[in-house]
Amino acid sequence: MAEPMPVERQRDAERTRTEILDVATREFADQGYAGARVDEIAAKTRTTKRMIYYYFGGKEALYIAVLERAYAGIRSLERELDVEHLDPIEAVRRLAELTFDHHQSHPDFVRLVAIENIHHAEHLRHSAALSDLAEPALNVLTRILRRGRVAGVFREDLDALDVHMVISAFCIFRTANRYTFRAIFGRDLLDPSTREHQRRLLGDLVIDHLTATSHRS
Amino acid sequence: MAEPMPVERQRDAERTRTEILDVATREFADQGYAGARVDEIAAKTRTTKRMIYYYFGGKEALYIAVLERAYAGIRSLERELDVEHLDPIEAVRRLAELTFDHHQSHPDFVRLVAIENIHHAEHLRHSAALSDLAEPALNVLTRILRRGRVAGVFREDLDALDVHMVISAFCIFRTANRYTFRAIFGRDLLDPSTREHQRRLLGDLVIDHLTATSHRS
Amino acid sequence: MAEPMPVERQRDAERTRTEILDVATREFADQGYAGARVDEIAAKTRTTKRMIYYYFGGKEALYIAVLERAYAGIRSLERELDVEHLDPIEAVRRLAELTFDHHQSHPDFVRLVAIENIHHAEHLRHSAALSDLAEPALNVLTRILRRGRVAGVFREDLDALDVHMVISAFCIFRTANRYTFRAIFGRDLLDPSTREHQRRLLGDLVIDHLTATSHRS
Amino acid sequence: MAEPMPVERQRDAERTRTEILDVATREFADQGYAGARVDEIAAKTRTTKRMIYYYFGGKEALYIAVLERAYAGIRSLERELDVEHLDPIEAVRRLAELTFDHHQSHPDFVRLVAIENIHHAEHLRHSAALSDLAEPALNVLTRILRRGRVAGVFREDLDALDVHMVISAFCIFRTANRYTFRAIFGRDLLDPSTREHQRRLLGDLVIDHLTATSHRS
DNA sequence: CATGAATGAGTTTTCATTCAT
DNA sequence: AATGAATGAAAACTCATTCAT
Repeated sequence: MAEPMPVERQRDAERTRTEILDVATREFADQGYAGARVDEIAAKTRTTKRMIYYYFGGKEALYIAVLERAYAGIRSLERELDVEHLDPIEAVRRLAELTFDHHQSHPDFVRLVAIENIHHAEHLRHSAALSDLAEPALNVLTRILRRGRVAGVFREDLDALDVHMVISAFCIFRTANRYTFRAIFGRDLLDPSTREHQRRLLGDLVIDHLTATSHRS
Repeated sequence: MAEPMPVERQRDAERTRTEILDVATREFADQGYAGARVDEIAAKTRTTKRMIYYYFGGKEALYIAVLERAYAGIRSLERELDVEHLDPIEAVRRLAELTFDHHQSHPDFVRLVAIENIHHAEHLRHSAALSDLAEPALNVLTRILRRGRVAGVFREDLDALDVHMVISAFCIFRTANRYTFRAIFGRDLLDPSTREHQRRLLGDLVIDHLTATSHRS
Repeated sequence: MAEPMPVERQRDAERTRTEILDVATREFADQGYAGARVDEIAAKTRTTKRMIYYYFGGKEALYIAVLERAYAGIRSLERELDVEHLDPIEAVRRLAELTFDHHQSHPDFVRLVAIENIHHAEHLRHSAALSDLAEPALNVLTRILRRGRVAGVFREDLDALDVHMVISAFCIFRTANRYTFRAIFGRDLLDPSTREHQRRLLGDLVIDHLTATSHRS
Repeated sequence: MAEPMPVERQRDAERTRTEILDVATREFADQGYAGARVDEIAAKTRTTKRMIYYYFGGKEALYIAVLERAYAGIRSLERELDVEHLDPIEAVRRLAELTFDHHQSHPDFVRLVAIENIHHAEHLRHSAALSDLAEPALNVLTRILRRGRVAGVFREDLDALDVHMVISAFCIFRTANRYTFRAIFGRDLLDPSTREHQRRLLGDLVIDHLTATSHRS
């Protein structure tokens, strides 16, 4: 008569998995792949090191799982963005701010990207779950630029990927280079008091370029 | 029986030191601090592992020496820059291109900066040899911006550090995020064929912003 | 609501037990006792690892069950052998061929014997189910040799166990040392094309010895 | 003035290496590859586990080194054998006894061969140091058989590799199957009191076959 | 009878560093 | 100034077994 409760158990399992991923994300983002310790990750969890191997198979597999989940966040964000109803200039600013806000609130993601680059993006390259990351990001931007050109407010010679790169570079720099920047210039790029200024700076920077008509040397 | 020739010896010692630093720079830049192996560095040298300890004291001290030498390069570069005779717009473009060219030709430096950020810049912060990095970079830019404002070609509300950050973000991104960018978008940011386009893009981006007058939302 | 059908169930249980034994036989024979993995055995079964513990109790108990079943095969074979009606020479050849054919068609048995020897036959020694293995094998041979001596075709100084050992050594070697022999001499002892030749070789070898009269050094 | 003593040091290193090999041979022969423990091997040595990795690189590499040294013994033995001056029958007996004596006094070698077969001889196959094992063993035997045929004392239809196999099978069986044989038949094949009997039995067995002329069924 | 989750104890391997000469 | 041998501590990983349902 006793009712089996597989749901409960499975939910626990899922919770355990998620908890491991959460802790591992923090550790990898904070120490790098080689610097992170499986023991340390386990210790910060309610389970044991053995569970990491049970659920993920090993350190590298765990790192990949962390990476995939981190990228899943920004991809879904880009997919949900709706700027078709805005005028091109506003749309571009909104898109830039979306990236700005995401990276602002997901420093671990930015740091993981930096770490992944140290490893020549070998995990990203081989992850089936991480193909098609380009599409959502570029589609929206391409459409906005076209609308802007048609409306005569944007320059003709624009490349969507260039624009995307400028936005990314700006947003990633704040987090990825926060510490050296602060050590050298004494300014914390993530200081809340300058956040709005920077957010506007990014939008201005991009729009000034898209709408510029002269000064070509 | 002949007295040892100290000059010769010293020269050899210096050469060994330099060789170790060269190899270590490559290894740290390529594998990160935790990922680099003292054994591996020694193996790629004509001397032995023992020499690393002899000359530098340990892995961390070696890493700091690598970092200090890498930063020395860009500092001396900035000091030698002479743009006082150029008009403000040209001067800004020249400054941006200087950074662009340096980072282009010193990918190891850029990667070391990324790695140092993963470690919260703790080595940079504590290195006496690496204080005063801010001054040369900012002094020049500050003077240019002032000249531009006085001449009426630049906006009034500009902050030199903001401008510096934009230039840095752009130049660092190309190298630091090369691999993930290529994995996702299929474009190699360091491809020689697009180098000139990007160099110009950076200059345009900055100048468009400095000279923009409208579009503020 | 219906009563569970015990017969059906038992049949299923028996089938599960047999399936586990089959898989375990292959795994132990192929990897050795220490090399075999309970996880792997379970994975190659339609049931789960838990069932192995349920049915057998543990890895060692499973191994013993495998061993006992494997030996059961050869014992029953020897019991069914009927060579009383053959002349002694033919009877010996038939007996040798029986072993030859059995070992040929039961490589797992031969490998398990090799593995059991690595473990000093401790399981065989302690298994109640595996006592009395000697009797059937030796009884038949002893009677044949006696008949041969009485008939004047076999030498007087023969020991049944010596003869048995020679037959075993030959038959076991083909399977047990197949891989090193092939690696060194390039000949696969289990190649079907040489099977008949070897079968005859074994018979000749034994009979030549049993009937030899001279050449004693 | 202090004289460097690299010879001393090197000798110590060689001694350490040899000691590790000795202990490892015993352990692998006794427990199998998977069953042997690196910790245990180290513990039975005057050095530490770390040294095993320093000298050999890992468990598998150590096993291969053990295997190569064990095979080196029998190869050099076969090379030194000189039976050209003996008549064919005596020469064959001498050859058989050489194998008999070697396997008698090197049970670890025989057990390693059994273990290597469990692993499908993958290490033997890939070891460059262990190619050309066939040649010395077969050359001698081939020449003896030819001389015997020419002299009219050996049969015409003999294959050297068949004869070698019979000798090997007999000699290996005594050690490799010692434990199961004793468990089943109560006779220790390595009991010193039966050694001479078995040695003669092997010689007789082979010679009876080589010189037999009838009984072909 | 059946099962997915969990785990302690052990096993291999790695790495920066130091010793003895 | 130089070096091959050595090493302790820690890190990754594995495996048979048991728990809770």
